[in-house]
Amino acid sequence: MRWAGAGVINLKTKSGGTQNSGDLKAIFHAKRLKCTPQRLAVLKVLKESGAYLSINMLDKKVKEMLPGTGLATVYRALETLEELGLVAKVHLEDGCHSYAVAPEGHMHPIVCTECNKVIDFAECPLGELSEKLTQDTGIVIQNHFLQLFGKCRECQA
Amino acid sequence: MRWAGAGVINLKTKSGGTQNSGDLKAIFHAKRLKCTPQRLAVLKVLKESGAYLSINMLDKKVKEMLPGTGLATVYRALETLEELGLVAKVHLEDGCHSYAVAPEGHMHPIVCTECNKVIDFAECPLGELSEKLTQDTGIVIQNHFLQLFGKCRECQA
DNA sequence: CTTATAATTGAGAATCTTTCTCAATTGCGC
DNA sequence: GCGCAATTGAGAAAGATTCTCAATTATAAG
Ligand SMILES: [Zn+2]
Ligand SMILES: [Zn+2]
Ligand SMILES: [Zn+2]
Ligand SMILES: [Zn+2]
Repeated sequence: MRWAGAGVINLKTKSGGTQNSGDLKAIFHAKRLKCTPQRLAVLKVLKESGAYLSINMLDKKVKEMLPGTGLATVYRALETLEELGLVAKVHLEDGCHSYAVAPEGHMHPIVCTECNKVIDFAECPLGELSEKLTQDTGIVIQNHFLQLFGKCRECQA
Repeated sequence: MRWAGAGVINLKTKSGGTQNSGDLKAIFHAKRLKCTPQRLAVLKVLKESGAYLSINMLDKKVKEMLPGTGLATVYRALETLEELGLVAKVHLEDGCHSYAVAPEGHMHPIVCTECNKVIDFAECPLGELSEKLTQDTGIVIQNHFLQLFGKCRECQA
């Protein structure tokens, strides 16, 4: 787990994606996975949406982009893309989970409770705290999960 | 949402529960809910375990404590207990969720990835950060979800 | 550009998980 | 104790996820 640099809040929306298809191909091939249109479609739908999407919404949108794609394939694509670190689960307050494009580097999402938009922020406050906890208590912190919920500017009207 | 006091790390295991049955009755009655043996059993199982438990494990243990209890009732009891703030969802790394006794006050769990034990800590680093985010970006932070994963001392042998 | 091969896919079945329905029961205020 | 609304158990129903397997396809090699 990489820690973000010092104090500057670093907000980043994901719409302006940086990977080109060549990068993606390399990422797949590095793990001997095929770069299939179905997998690319799932990722593209998430990128274009800029928000978190439930499996069913994803299935719907993927079928629009690539008719014939099966639901099971959407599940399998998400599993693969998550392993590759390209998408991330978003746990919602009601206990369900959805998916969003994974941020680059160590970031945590701010999820808009109105429009479902996902904005990442980089100031992770947990590096120092984790070390302190380990020193003080002997518990070895291996990982953490953090999400913020709120209202984006557009949704405050 | 209440913020924890200043910098002291405040660890607390939940095994030594502080509510007596009178307190509990009052909590239920304040919302016109019945204090039923099934609901108490679900809570007791969680308290005695001191760890997070999946629905199925809960169902199994509740049936041992109170034979005849139905699975649907376990689901309903968890829903109720969560509304009352007595139990809390724990999101696991694989995307599933389980339940644990809710901590008192504003705390976040450290979940042991070996033995499933849940230890709460009180130094929430997010109050200040949330305000800063709101000031700097205009996004109103309403809530957050934080969990740490690690290895407890016993499990490091 | 073929060809061989292993990975992937679609469709539906199978399996879980969660919610509903409804008659019977039960906690609780009086 | 009585009355009644809240709760429960059991099973059905609905939803979510995983499996199976034959057909397809991306890829590397030639
Ligand atoms: Zn919004
Ligand atoms: Zn972090
Ligand atoms: Zn442990
Ligand atoms: Zn907090």
